[in-house]
Amino acid sequence: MSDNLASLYLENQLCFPLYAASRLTTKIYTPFLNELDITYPQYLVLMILWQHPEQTVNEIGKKLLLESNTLTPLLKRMEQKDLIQRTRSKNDERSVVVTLTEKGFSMRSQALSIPQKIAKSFQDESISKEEVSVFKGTLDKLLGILASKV
Amino acid sequence: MSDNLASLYLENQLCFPLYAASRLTTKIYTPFLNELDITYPQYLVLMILWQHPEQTVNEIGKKLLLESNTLTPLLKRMEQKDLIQRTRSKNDERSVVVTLTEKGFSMRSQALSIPQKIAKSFQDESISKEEVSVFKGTLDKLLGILASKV
DNA sequence: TACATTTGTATCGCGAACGATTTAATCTTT
DNA sequence: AAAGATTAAATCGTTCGCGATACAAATGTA
Repeated sequence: MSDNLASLYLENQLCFPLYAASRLTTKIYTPFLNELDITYPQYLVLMILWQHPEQTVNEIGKKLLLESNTLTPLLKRMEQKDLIQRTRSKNDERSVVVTLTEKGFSMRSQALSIPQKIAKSFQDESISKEEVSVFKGTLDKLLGILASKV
Repeated sequence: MSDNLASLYLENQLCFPLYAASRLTTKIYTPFLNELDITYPQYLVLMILWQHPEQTVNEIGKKLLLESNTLTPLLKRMEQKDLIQRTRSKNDERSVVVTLTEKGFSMRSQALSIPQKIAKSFQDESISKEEVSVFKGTLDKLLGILASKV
């Protein structure tokens, strides 16, 4: 009975800390990304493109788990900043191919220092590297489960 | 060198799965919350108030790690739906006290079944309860670290 | 008592997220 | 080849999240 009520306590939930941690980590990125004049989701798109510099909206969406109604305006903003180009595919005119511009590509060198800086923010004497590593393992597994259910 | 570039790969990052898992869990909540005609952040506010049915905007913000520029419009929407009341405190007229309405209070009984349903979505043969429990422990610890740094 | 500072909310503008719907292109089936 | 189904983007409307800013009430201080 009281167990039942306790299930509605914030501190007993898994989803709230996930939600809050996500917001706070984005917040930690913000000052570094501000220097590059990009947002966190825009940074994710750039990371995707730095690995494969030519991908369709669909492919980007599958990797980031985002749909076109989110990506299209996001990519348009990136195009306005001259980070990417958007062109209809000639093979299949339904698809839009996103490619990096010179500016978008060269931004990678400026971004190289970011992961280290972020890692420092996560560092703390109360948490070991092993614990973070195990955590990431479970998180990736969990994300896989969630992605398969949505 | 290649280590350096690899640090910018999506699959090596901790923040992306955190961000994606947060969005997907919210998505899993959505159909259940739609039945109650509330959103996930609104559900969080209700959970806070079910524990202590009278709290200031400030207190709610500290628990959810949200600021007034997010909470004020959110609470106003909840007021419009007759879930809560907002009144200026008499002790300190700068503060706004949020209280549950009858409707907001009675919604708890309908919400009681949600945590179980969500737990089922997280259940999977590839992940044990112990692993989830360890995961939540690290997540809470991590959230504490992040909250102290922001 | 004056004046400065802090605190608690609120307003504004922008960039996501996302459900629902639309449009156009391509594929399938007959 | 025409009709119908599927797919890829885009559009629209609502709700968050948050930086910057405003403002009044409360508090601290000379």
